[in-house]
Amino acid sequence: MVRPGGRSARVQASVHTAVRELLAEVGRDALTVPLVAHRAGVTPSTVYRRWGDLQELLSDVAVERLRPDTAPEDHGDLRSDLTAWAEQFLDEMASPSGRAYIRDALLGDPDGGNAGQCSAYAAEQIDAILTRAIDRQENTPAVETVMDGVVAPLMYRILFRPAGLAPAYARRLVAELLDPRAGRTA
Amino acid sequence: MVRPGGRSARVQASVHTAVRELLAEVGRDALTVPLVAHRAGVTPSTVYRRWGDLQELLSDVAVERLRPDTAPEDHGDLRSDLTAWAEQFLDEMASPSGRAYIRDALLGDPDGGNAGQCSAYAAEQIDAILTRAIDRQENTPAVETVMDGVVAPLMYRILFRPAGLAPAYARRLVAELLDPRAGRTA
DNA sequence: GGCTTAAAGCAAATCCCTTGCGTTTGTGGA
DNA sequence: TCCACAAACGCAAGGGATTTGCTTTAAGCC
Repeated sequence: MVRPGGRSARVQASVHTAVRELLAEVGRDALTVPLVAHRAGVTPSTVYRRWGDLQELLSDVAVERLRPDTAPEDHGDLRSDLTAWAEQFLDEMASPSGRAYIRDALLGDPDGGNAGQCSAYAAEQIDAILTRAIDRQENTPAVETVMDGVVAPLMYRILFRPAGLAPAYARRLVAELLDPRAGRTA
Repeated sequence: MVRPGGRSARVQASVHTAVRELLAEVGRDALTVPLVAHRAGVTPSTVYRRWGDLQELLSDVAVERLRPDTAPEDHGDLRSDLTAWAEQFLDEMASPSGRAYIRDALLGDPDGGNAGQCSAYAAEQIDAILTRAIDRQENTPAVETVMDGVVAPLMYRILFRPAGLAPAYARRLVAELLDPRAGRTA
């Protein structure tokens, strides 16, 4: 049990910042628990007891890092909002560090709790955009439809085929979602 | 450089089988490089020099394990073929061991070469199905369309929201791919 | 068959991870 | 306010994993 205030909170904060600083300074490969602990002014055993593992610690930090810190911008209509959001999402997530954070988040717990949190972040952002569209009386898809049609393909490419991902791909996914037509034939 | 035949190949094979056997016997958590090396009749330093890391070794094994060993079944028409393939894909990949293999494959190399291989396997299977459909004069989508509309959403759910994944989801994705219509509204 | 070199074996040194035990520090009750 | 309890941390030792220089083996090539 992590006590809300006092020493526990201080330790958690200093360890998290130590991880972020060292990730930038020495890179992921050179990162070790003793290194993080020393930078945080803590003993390694403390880190091992609280997080159990370097991977879980990294997963923890990654989830915090992937939390969007701002509401999606309002561009006046659904298509513009979704397109802008998808392009920014792709831009942030497809970078080497973005991919590293995603992979770390995926690894934390085997049942995918941390990864589920990241998915929930994206769903929240989408939901905010769709709610605005409904308020504007626009024809609006469901959140799940956007997740399937835009977020999932973007994430799939980011994780499995990161080479040659252009913002145009995000735009195209949004366009095909909003303008349904017969599937492109081979 | 891995020499094609002879001792190198023997070492690679025995290490791979040792990993698969021990994964089944002791589980992933108890798996260590010295353990694998001993089972394979090899010294740990050999494993470290060839693979560098337990994670890369697991990624290597995972890619081999995820390679489909058979062509997709022929059910007579595109919809049946795609539905059957998607259901089987979901069934295999969503299991705990399937998810573990996918995650291992994702972790191997930071630039995603191993993960790209897995994606290529899926694309090959899809392509075989679509080629048959074209031969039958059916109206056939492009491989990329199927990857975006079926494979990516399935993989996204498997990785980020593994709870409550039913075969019906795979069926629905195929149906929506083949019967385009206005997006479900919220 | 002998030569060259990539790859594996060996062993020692280092470092990481684990764990038992004592100490510190929040938290809740008298 | 003070006291008692429990959670979390520090310390230190032990076991095991990882690294590395050197030697030895065996494919591949004349």
